[in-house]
Amino acid sequence: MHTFSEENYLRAIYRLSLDAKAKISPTSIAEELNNNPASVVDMLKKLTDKKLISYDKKKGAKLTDKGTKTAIEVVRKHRLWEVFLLEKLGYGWEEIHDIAEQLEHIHNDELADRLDKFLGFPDYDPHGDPIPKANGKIATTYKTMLLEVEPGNSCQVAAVKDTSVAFLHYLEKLGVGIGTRIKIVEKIAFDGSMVIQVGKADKINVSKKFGESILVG
Amino acid sequence: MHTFSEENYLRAIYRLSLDAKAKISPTSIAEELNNNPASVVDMLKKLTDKKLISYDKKKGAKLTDKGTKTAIEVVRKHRLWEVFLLEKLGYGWEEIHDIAEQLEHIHNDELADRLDKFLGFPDYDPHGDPIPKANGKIATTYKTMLLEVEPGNSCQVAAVKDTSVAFLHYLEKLGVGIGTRIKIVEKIAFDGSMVIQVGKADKINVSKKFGESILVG
DNA sequence: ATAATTTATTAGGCATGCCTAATTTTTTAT
DNA sequence: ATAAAAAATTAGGCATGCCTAATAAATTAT
Repeated sequence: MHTFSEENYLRAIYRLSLDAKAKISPTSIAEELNNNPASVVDMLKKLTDKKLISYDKKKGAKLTDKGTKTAIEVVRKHRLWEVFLLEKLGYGWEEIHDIAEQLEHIHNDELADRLDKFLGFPDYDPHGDPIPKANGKIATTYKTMLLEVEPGNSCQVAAVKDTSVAFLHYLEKLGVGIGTRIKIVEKIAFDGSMVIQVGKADKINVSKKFGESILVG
Repeated sequence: MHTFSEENYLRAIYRLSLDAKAKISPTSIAEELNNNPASVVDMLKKLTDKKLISYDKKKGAKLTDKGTKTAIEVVRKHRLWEVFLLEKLGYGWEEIHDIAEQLEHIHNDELADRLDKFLGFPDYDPHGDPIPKANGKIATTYKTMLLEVEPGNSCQVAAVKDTSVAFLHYLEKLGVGIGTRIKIVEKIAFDGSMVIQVGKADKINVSKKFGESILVG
């Protein structure tokens, strides 16, 4: 059994607060963390007492300014460590998350800033997510066509330009939606098609039109 | 209040097993960790159950092979991270220990080896302690006269050659013993004396003879 | 050898964070 | 609007690791 720190909960709530207009309920947090709603309710009380969140059955959980600050610091550390693990230690894209999940909880006032400097102040992590800056500001995710992503890189679907039923059905079949991660394996020069990998599924070939219809960030 | 993991205990026992022929008692471990002997007794039971140590009131605690392996891995990670913090992130000598104490518990099979490679397979950490190799082997600490240490570096007293009562009394007054860390602040060329700092005490000037009488490693 | 001191151990409790199994509340479907 | 389903909460417990206070055992000093 895993045991979660306050920071884990704050980060989970932060994540949920981005995706959705949906209210952040004990159940949704429990799903995010893979634990029990009853445990979540316990923790929501503690976080409320510490003024890190506000919670109301109707409105769900919301980070206070203090809670947001902490959550963003954790996210900042997480993403910086991911860059470190990939670029400096040579880990693969898929291995870094779990390690960064541990590293994000290392406490030291200067650590994030020193790491940031050491890594050359990267703006995005290897998953394409923006790295919060020292002042807490988070860059708006820069959106490009999937087509423009270089082979070897990964990205996250931010928007879909072609809203035809046929296309959306196709995406659904592939398991692609907003937020889905796509890795560009190869680009085929002669027809502009590309070989991509959706999550951990098999590699597939998609057309140039496909690459132009998806915005990634 | 701090709470200690198994790894913390194993590392403490490992440390104690190096210094001393003295038996490793609950009290000595509690002093090492700054906690309560009663807590230590609790944990010794658990570690014994897991076959990480053997414990006997008479003989004290001893690491089993399994326990030694774990302890050495933790030490390896600790010292590698110290090198990283000092060399790559530019932390000062005195700041790295506490952070490395957190980093040493990050778990990932390849982490130590990747970090080791990234750092160029260093043999010693910034405190002069040898970094255990991937196979668990630990270099015998290379001993030199204190006199030969370059200004700016720190070292740890490994042996004392002059055993005269006068000298030992002098060392005692300075708080210098086996294991004491000394930082060389400056060397005075004309008479071979040196300015040193013992732990966090004030800087003091010691003679050339002093520098020749202490072996550091 | 006995007394005094120090060390080790046990007993009993506290806090944290988890769980399952009720129970209550809210939402959804008929 | 009522019944059924889903979600939130509470109650009661477990495990971990810590503590203090009391007791037992071992060491040291007289």
